[in-house]
Amino acid sequence: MAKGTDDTIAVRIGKVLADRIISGAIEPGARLRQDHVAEEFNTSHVPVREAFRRLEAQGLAVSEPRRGVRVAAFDLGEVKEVAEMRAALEVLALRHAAPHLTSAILDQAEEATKAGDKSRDVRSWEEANRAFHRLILAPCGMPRLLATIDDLHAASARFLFAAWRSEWETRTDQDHRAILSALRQGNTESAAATLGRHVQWIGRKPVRTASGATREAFAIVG
Amino acid sequence: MAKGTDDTIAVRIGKVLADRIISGAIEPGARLRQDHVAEEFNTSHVPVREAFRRLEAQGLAVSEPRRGVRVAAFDLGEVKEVAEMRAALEVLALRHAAPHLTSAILDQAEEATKAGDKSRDVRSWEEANRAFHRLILAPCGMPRLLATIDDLHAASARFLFAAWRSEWETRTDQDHRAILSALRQGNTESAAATLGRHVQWIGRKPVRTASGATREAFAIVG
DNA sequence: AAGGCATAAATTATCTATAATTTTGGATCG
DNA sequence: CGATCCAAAATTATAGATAATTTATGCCTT
Repeated sequence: MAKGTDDTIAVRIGKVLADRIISGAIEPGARLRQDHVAEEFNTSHVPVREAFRRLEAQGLAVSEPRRGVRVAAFDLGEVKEVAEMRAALEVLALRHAAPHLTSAILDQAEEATKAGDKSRDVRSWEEANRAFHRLILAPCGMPRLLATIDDLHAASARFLFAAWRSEWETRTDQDHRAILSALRQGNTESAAATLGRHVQWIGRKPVRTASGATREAFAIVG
Repeated sequence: MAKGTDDTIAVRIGKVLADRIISGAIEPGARLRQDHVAEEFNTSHVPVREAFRRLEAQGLAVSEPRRGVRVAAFDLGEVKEVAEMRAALEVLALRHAAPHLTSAILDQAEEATKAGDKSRDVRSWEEANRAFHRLILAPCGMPRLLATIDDLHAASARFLFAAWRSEWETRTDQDHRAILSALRQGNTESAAATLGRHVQWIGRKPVRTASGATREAFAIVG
């Protein structure tokens, strides 16, 4: 995988921080102090500030003027919101991508599904899942739409990791298979309908809180 | 209108530049040189760069590392793309907003429609149109969705100004009225369907190019 | 509590280095 | 002899580092 060694320091910092926020390595609400980050990356704070702006735009951080920036919090409402946005936009993308889907692409997507089914941890499952969605949507050729969907996927992954950080039991994705089979038959509408339902399926799971009690955690699983 | 005197210089610069790009005061493809902007606003280049990052996220500027940033270009494809995204997302927002719409809000929306019908120039028409959409969608209570829609509105306005910069003939918006009447009757589905069609209506108009020839210009008019 | 001082952190300014673009001088070819 | 192309230097612009300033905040005193 290209490590992007040629892009700017600000971009590099942004990617690393995004990954940490998504994976849950930094907690929601945690403060991001610019000179701490600057020190860690052996830079000044100037590129750090630019990275913060990018995170802000992705919805991963929130900044209050003169008071610093903190990792964005999220609640069940936002999980639902992201799920519905993904449903609306991914269905749109799929409708435009469908005419350009080749069997080669669909085969790759099937591989991604299989990889997901074999995953023993959330991280690799998420990676495979994202690959599946990207493969079938990319041929729509709508860059702005794809960029927005990507940001929503990042948010989804965040919710997922928050709920399933430690334990993850293998699950086989029937929806992905149904979508692929509909696409192979040229039944775009059926594929779109299934996709729309698929990304709105919200998994719930009890997790132990810091105080020892258990609460329900929610995440988009698709 | 709140001038936002308390937000950071970077934010202020970002707003001014965004307005210029949207209004067409700066041409698509034009380079944005950081120290020129810095000089104009009597600041250093640091807040300017942060403003650039914000513009980039909004899709109003594109930046190549070490080569500077330029105003984003756009073509008919992007006009269509934005129209379809707006249709998908505004319909979603309306479905959630509908249960929370009060007659007071609908009256305000009707006022906005009237103001639009009376507008003698694109700028004030656009303002009224945006107010209408925002009024009926805001009660959905989905901040991320609304923020995304806002960015798409900015893009729409850009297309509109590019095509209708000089001449603008008064037009009465039947769609807005149909949407309002459906909403007043509690017929959300009909309102949503009309809204979906409404924002995908793309106006076309011949404009004179720099070389003297005429070409077709396209814009979302809704 | 209310107010003021001290500390810490964010924002912006100034300065430096490095990369990119333009210009210019020369050489080669028609 | 003129034009064109290439190369190297000079200019310009971006990116980043360091320094200064402003703003918020916590603590202490009254």
